[in-house]
Amino acid sequence: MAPTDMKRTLTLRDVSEASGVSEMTVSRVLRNRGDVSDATRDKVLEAARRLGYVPNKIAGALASQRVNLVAVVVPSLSNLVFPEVLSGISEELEDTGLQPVFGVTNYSAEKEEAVLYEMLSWRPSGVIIAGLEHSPHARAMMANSGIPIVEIMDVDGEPIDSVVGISHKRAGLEMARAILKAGYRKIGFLGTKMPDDHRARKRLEGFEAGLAEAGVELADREFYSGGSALLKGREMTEAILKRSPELDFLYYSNDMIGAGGLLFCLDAGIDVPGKLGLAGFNGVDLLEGLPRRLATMDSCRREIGRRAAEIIAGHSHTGLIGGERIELTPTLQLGDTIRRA
Amino acid sequence: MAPTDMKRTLTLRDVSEASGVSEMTVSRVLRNRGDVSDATRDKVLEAARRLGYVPNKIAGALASQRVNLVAVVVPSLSNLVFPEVLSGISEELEDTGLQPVFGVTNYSAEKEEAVLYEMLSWRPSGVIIAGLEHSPHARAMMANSGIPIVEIMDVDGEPIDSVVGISHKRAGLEMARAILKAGYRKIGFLGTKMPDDHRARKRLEGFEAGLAEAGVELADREFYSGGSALLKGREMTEAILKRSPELDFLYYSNDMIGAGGLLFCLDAGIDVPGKLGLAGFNGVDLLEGLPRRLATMDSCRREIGRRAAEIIAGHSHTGLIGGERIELTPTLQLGDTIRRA
DNA sequence: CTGAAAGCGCTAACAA
DNA sequence: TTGTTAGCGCTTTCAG
Repeated sequence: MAPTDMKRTLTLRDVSEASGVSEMTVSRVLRNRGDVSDATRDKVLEAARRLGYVPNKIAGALASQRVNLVAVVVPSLSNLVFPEVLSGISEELEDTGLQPVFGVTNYSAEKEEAVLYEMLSWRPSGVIIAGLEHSPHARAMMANSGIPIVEIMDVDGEPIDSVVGISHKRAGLEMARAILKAGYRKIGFLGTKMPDDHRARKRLEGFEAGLAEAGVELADREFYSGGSALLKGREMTEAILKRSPELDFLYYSNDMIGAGGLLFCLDAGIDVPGKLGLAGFNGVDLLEGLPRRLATMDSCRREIGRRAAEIIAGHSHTGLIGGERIELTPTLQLGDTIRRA
Repeated sequence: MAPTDMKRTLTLRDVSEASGVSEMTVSRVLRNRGDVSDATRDKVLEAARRLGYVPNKIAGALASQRVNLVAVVVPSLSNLVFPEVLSGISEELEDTGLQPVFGVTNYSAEKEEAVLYEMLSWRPSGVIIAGLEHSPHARAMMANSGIPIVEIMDVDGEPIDSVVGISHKRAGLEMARAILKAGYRKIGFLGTKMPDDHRARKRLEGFEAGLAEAGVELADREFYSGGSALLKGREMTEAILKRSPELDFLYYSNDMIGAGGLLFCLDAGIDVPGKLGLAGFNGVDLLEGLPRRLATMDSCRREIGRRAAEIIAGHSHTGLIGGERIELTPTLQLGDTIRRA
């Protein structure tokens, strides 16, 4: 192919020439804006289709100062929880003309800053970001961006603008109360190493506060990081029970390690929930296939995604900016691993 | 706040004025391009930081005709498999200056077209897209885009440009051989309803071809759609065994339903792998925590993501375009659910 | 209903 | 090493 044959990407002008209609009118047709006669419209659409024209949003965005993108920043995709949030967002954005763009931080504040900077430089219509904890620089970028910011998952803290989530402190607290009410007293905690995971930390704080109401203290704790959660759950459970055989309840910071623990207990022939109670957190569908239903608390992920997207979509219509605060209430599911009264 | 106080987003010009350096030089500093004296560089960086300037990539992209985005199109995020592919891509792209942008199609060809159109209109540096099956329009858009296209996961078909994946036909075939070699003969298949999932379909085709080599036919089959995979695996296994109690092997189209089947069999006291063998597909980490290791075949997801990203990154350096074909070889893991010789 | 002119904020190419 | 001049491809605005 000679250099002169090089395929140049098509522009409005090409469609204009091919259809004999001015660029301006072609633009109007392609965007369904303003009144255009059916005759010209057909000419234009035919030409555009025939040429295989794909508009250049970069130029469009620059000229119109409008970008139909919503930046979505989450710590991880392997956590199972976040893909569900993203689904909720996609669903809600479906017919708004807005498009989500996902960024992943790997629970690193530094990476979060980088991802935010990158995304904000595309001037999106809004930002949805997990958590309320951000570096000062990240906060400043968002606060100064002039676009709606929705922090999600967690409401325990100071939002920059809007926030949609649940109170993890309260979730921990209520789980503690339910466990105490069922008569358990020697309680152990198993979870991720916390520095990274603020929500798990807050649940633990709330949990300990709940125990304290009854003068109970956490009897033991075990932490992990990395690896297959199910397997880790097994191993940690074995370890903590070996170290503290007197425990009568294990509270896990998420359902996957809880499920691993449950499988271990069943294998080991431990009487669940009679001699040992178990509970996790998140309410993931996955649990449904296990031999028993693990006690858990629904984290309202999908709903959180939907509501956050709704806020952004709303702003993009009205142009108004002003923080909303939406706190959802997780529901406790006792399942088969907490004694019933 | 009076309208005149409205925060206008900052431009290069603002930094230029604040630092007393020309726009052009400011631009150079901010992009680390060309030679700039340390003195001016410091002045510029200081001013940019002080003002909180965030560059406008839209304008930059339009002017330079370069966009550091890679469009990544996958059918789903809840499949567990795709998040891993995405991780591989992100990882590989990390230090290339390229940024992945994810789009989800929900296994719908129509949605795929829409997502592609949307993404191509941002003129990305490349496209990574799952599967080889696309609508004619989608194929045309990609073929005419003038950017590198990498189709991933599957190599059984005609790629548009480059392709990185495994042969699902061969994967099914080899699993069939391994099962036959272990002495199983009454074999059932359990999987998703196929119209949407071409790779599962190809595995089944290969599987049946493998059985046919030994004159064996599939004895029964069971399909599902939607719902918790683990639970579905349980239910389908119960159903197929009730209908065809003579079966001595169950081949699942993915590990999650296979795991559900395994849990069912253990609960039901079925002798696995003695009386009944089981196998899945994907090689997900998750399996590690189960009471037994399910036989499976690694689908090389992370590696696929990495290699695909590598191709795009390579093109973006060299500017060359030319299809590569990379076929990876999945490894069979017999686990604990296929009899050993 | 249609068209012409003037940028959007940045960078390529060249000049100093 | 730094600055100047033209656009990138589209949309806004205003005139027909």
